[in-house]
Formats: sequence, structure tokens, C-alpha cells
Amino acid sequence: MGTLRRDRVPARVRSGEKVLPEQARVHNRELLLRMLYREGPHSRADLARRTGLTRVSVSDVVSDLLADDLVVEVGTRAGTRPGKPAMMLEFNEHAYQAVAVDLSHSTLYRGAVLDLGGSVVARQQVEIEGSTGADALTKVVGLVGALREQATAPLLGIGIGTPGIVDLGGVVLSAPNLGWKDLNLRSVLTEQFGCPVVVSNDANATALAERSYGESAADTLLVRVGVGVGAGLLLGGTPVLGSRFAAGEIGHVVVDTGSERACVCGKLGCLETWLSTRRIQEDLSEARTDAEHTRVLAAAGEALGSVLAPIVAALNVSEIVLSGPHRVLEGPLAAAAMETIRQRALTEVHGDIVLRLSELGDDIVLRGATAMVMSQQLGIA
Amino acid sequence: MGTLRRDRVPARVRSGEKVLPEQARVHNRELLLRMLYREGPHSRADLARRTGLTRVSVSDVVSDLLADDLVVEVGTRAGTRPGKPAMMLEFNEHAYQAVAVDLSHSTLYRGAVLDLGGSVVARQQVEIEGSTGADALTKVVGLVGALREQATAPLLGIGIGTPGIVDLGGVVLSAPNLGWKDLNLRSVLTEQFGCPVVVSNDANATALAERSYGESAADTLLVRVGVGVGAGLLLGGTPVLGSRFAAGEIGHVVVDTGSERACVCGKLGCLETWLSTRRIQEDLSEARTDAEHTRVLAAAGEALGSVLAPIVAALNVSEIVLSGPHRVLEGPLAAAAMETIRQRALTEVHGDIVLRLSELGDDIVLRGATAMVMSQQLGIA
DNA sequence: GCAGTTTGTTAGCCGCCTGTACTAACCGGG
DNA sequence: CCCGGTTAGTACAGGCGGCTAACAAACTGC
Repeated sequence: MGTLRRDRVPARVRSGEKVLPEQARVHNRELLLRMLYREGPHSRADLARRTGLTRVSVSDVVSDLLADDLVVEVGTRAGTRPGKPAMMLEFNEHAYQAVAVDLSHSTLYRGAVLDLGGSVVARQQVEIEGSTGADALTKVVGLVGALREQATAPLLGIGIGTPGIVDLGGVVLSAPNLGWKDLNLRSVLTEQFGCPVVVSNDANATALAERSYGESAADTLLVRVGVGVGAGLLLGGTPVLGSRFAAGEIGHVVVDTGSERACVCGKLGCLETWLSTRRIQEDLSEARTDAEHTRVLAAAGEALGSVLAPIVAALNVSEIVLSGPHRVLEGPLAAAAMETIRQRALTEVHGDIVLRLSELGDDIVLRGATAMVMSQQLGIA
Repeated sequence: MGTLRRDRVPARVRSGEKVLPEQARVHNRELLLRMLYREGPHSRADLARRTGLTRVSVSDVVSDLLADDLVVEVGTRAGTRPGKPAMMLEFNEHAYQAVAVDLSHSTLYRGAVLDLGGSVVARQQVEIEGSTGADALTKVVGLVGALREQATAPLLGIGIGTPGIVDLGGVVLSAPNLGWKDLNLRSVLTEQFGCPVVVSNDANATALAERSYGESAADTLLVRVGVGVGAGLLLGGTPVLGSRFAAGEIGHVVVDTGSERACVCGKLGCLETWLSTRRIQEDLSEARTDAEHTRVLAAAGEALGSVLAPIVAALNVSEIVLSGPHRVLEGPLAAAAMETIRQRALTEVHGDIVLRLSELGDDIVLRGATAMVMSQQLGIA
């Protein structure tokens, strides 16, 4: 009670390693917890039926979860049926909290304390004011420290969503905007605060947020439009990182729709030259008529569609989610992207594809960072 | 001995299901077997050191593997060291065989019996002669039956590599060339022959063959050029199937390199209009000079590269393998594809990408089908 | 009130891995 | 030639985890 007895819980199975019977327990514990988290209250007997475990085993695991306060009994099942009334169990969203930080904005670092339901308990932010490298790190550490003080429940962990390339060990291999290179952010924060830390790319965090709090399918491609353009990819519910942890870095893929525009990276015609919010704003400010306005957005959508089409075909993803400023993305841009994908990639074998806008708002990275912590610590989300 | 005691071995863990201690055993058994298969002979003590299991547990698992004849003792370790000489264990490639069938050719069905090392023990083929649907199925069943007679060791299973869309349960959802739609090929063959059957897309089988018998990295994109164009994708060593099992179907992605060519599918400018062997042959036959010859191949390569570029960037794969007729693929085509990818996708964050041709020759699908059987039955490959 | 149903717990068993302790078999030095 | 040092592989008891069987508790319906 109070703090999670992680010391008594063996680590999850990593591929290529031995498996002990204890890890079966971890797996089953996570299975039950996930079921309660995703699908709402169940009784012990419900869980046993759904998982195939015996009621005995379920009871045993549940007693651990109750001791950790991750699950609470919420009274007997409503409605009248024969037999002993079932005691319903519910995932306890309020027992623990996470500190989440979003470094993907251009002018400030946003942070918050969230409970396990994704609700914001406290908020804080710090202006960047041009700081990079060590200064930026100091500001992030300060932000996390201040947030930690505001938590009203034991901390499950710290989650950071950052632009750039992040490896599995929480090392930021490269984040030009922040001036970081090979920075072991996880170990810095772990040493400072002594609790679990998860660091991930902001687009991957966003994709995880859509999966946990939105309605995303298990195979989802999320495209994040902001200062740059990045993608987060979920296959079978798990993030794809890539061999160099650079999966989703599609901003500098060259689009060939005739005209070519210069990019900051030195190439001509990168996707970002059509789709970054800054370039779109510039183009829109030059548009005089509604038709021109629409044409600018449609051109951006077409650029996006032409990059996504081969990806969608190759992976056969069923859902594409766009995250970014709604007033830019919705309407002509999304429609043009979808239409381009349809024309360029869709065959009957790929089935229907849904392209939609994220509904999770500005806190999406914060909620994704929380989901990352939950995923790592509890095996859910 | 003789036949694999599958009845005594519990199934592997499927995601979303409970895990029993017995499945820890399955995992560890596969772990040891994989180590022997991939990395050659080890002693029990070597295996214990490498896996972290105790020598006691290793001995126990190994005694099972010896009983199943999957592993053999091959004498004490060469060389002189202090201590009791180690008894070396080796994966037994000859204890079992697989029947493999390749349905991806246009004029014949190729089949073979292979041992677990991927060596062909017997070969057989049957002319298609325009048969489709039920006729095609009859021919395939006949081919498998004839091959099974020629096996000189107990059969581990039957593996089929077929063009088209195949789901996880071995149902061919769609294979236009064969005239199959929603055909449960696995259940047909299982009922007929009473042994494990694995059915998979030919490109996926090819990718698995490259991984098992070639030098492929764990994240690999394999492109198969033949009558059509298909891709097989391996992420973290496991095949990506997609939400509708249509992953890798990139043949009808539209390429926009200016000119547009009509495709059998009705669209203009599909990748296949540049890259199918037939179209390339036609174009080459019209080429008079060496320069024109090179230009045809380079155009095909450029088309391929422009489709692969977004995929490579999005997934950050480190290796691309081309499988198909060497004399067409090597040289200008491969060079143009690589150069296009470099220009259109590569940034420093993606790291180096290798593009190479498969070296496994005509039997690649047969060996991939064998690898599929080994993967399913033994958890290796 | 009693049979039937469902829930959750207790008791005993088997599988799997561990730690410790043992035997077997080799090396080298005195 | 024997004896300590070293490595390989094998018993044996113990803990953990899940299973079956049996039971107590609590409800419905007749």
C-alpha cells in the first residue's frame, strides 16, 4: 500500500532471455489489470472466464493487486441473478500519479501531474527563452522537481515526450531543437529523483495516447504536424522504433508533386516544406480568396498523402490519425490527403482505411507520456 | 524419438492469453534450441552461461531435446583445458524434414522436401497448364502428397508460400493468379495429411528465408520482383502482416515520375508497370543501344526507390534485399533504386542503409517455407 | 424451506526453476 | 604418483505458480 512494491515484482520478459515461472505471474497480473483498465469493472469470476485462468489463480493475483491499491472493490454487481452476488473490481485510477513533460513546443516546456486515468491534477510550464543543451536540461529537471512536489498520490514514474531520436534506454541520441546529443536523460532523471523514468519521441507518445485514451486500432499511423512533421507508428499495439530508433522521421522525405521548395535541411521538396505549420501559415497569409486558401491546404494534404500512400500500402495500417492544429488540418487538408492515399495506394485487398483527426487536444503528449509510464510499470496502456 | 512429441509440448504464448509455468519451459526450450541452431555447438554449461539458466535446468531441457532427436551429442570439446571435458551439443538438421511448396511461379508449382538445414532432399514440380480454383488445389494437394512419400525422415510439417493475401490461420483470402478466394488451405492440407501446415505469402516466406539462411538484419525489407511486385517486411525478426493481412502489397502503389503507364488494375502509373519482369523485358527488347538499355533499368530502379523511400524513412529499416532475376536487378536498377532512396529519404538520423540482392537463388521460397515450419513448430528461424 | 446456481476460498498436487552439494574427469605441480 | 585446482554434469530439497477438487456463502425460484 502507498508505494508500489516493485521490488517484489520480477521484470517483464525481454526477448532472447530466459523465462522463469515468476514471469508467468507478471504476465497474468498484467493481463488482468489490462482487462480491468480497458474494459471496466469485472468480478473475479468474470476475469477467470475471460482469461482461462482458474478462479483460484485469479483470486490470488487480485489479492496482490488489491494490496498494491491498483484495484479496488466497488460493491456487488447490480441487477439480480441466481447465485452469490459478484464483488466487482475496478482499476483504481487515483492510487498513483505520473509526472509528464512535453518538450515538443517551440516556446515553452509543458509539464503536468496526471492520475492514471489521464486527468490532469496539476500543471506547470517553463519558458524556453532560447536555452539549449545544459540550460535546457536544467530547466527540464527543475520542471520535473516542481511537479513532483505537487503530486497528491505516490508517483508511478516520470514520462518525457521529446522531439528527436530516443533509444530504448532513454538516451536522447539527437534533438537539434533542444541542443541535445547522446544525452542520457533517463539516467539523469532517475538519479535526481529516484523513480522510474521513461523517455520517448513525442510522436510515439502521441500514438500511444491515441491508443490508450482515444479510439485507435492496434495498427495505427499517427502523424504529428507542428514545427516539423513526425510520425508515430503502432503495430499490434506496440511502438515501432526502427533499427536506429529513427522510425517515423518522415519530415524530410522528398515529395514529388512537381514544384520543389527549399528546405532547411538543404534538400528540395521535403514534406516539411508543405506541411509544417509555419510554412502553411505563410502560404495562407498570401492567399487572397477562399479558393486560394483551399488550394494551399489541399496541396499540403496531397503532399502528405503521397508520402503516406506507400507506407500505408506496405504496412496495411487501418487507421491514420492526424495530430496538430485542427483549423489547419481539418477540411481540405485531410480530405486531400485521404483522396491522394485512396488514388495512389488503395486496392481492395487493403480494406478500408480511416483517416481522422485526433480529439485529444493540447495535452496529448502529456497523456501519452503518462501512458508510457503505465505501459512500462504496469504493462497496460 | 522418431516423431516429435508435440502432444506433450504446450502451445506457445499468444498475446492476450494467460501464461502457465509450462510455457516458461516452452520458451526456454526454444531459447536453447535457437542458440544451438543459430550459433553452432555449445555444451550444456555454455548454454547455462549464455542464457542465465542454471546447469540443472539446462540439463533437464536438453534431455528433452535429445529424446526428440532435435539435438545430438557430438563428442567432447576439442582442445585441452582444465576440468572435465565438455560434451558438445549440436542442432540436428537431419532428424526431421519439411515439405515445402512454392506457388509463386507463372507456369509451374515447385515443391521439395528439405531437411532442417535447408538442403533439398527431393524435388518435384507440376505444370499449371492454366488450372485455377479447385483444379489448382488438386494439383497442390497431389504435389504435397507425392513429396511426402519421398521424405526420408519424420515430417516436421508442410510449408506453402503462395502469392496473394493469407491470414494467420492459413486461409488464402485472395490469390487472383490461382483463382482462390477465402480458401482454407491449411485445414484442407491438415485434414488430408494430418500434420502441421503453415501457409504464408511468398514475399514473407522469402524474407524469412533471408533471415534464416542469408545474412539479414532483424529489421529488413525484402522486395520480390517477378510477375508482380511484393514486399515482405521483418521488424525485430518477426513478419509484419498488417491489419487485413495485406502488408507488403506495394505493387499497385502509384509512382509519380512524370510519365504514367497503364496497369492491369485500371490505375495509371502503378509500380508494377515499371518493375514487373514482363514489362521490363518488353522495354528492354525495344532498347537498341546500351545507353537505352541502362536507361530502362534505371527508370525501373527509380520507380522502386521512390516507393521505398517513404517506407524506409517511416520504419527506419537498415536493410533492403531484392529478390528476383539477378541479370535484371543487379547493376543499374539496384544502383538507381539506392540512389533514389538516398536522395529522397536519407538523413543522418536514419543511419546507413544497405541495399543488396538476395543470394539464395531459385529455392528461396522453398527454404522460406521450411523456415516457416521451423518457426512455428520449433520456435526457431 | 429446499434445490439449483454462482462466487470465492481452502487444501493438496504437479511442473519448473533455484541453490547447494555431490560425483566425474581433466590439468599441472611437487 | 598423488593431490589440489578447475570445469561439467547430476541429485535433492525448496519455493513459486498454476491446477483440480471440494466446500462455504449467498442469492433465486418454486
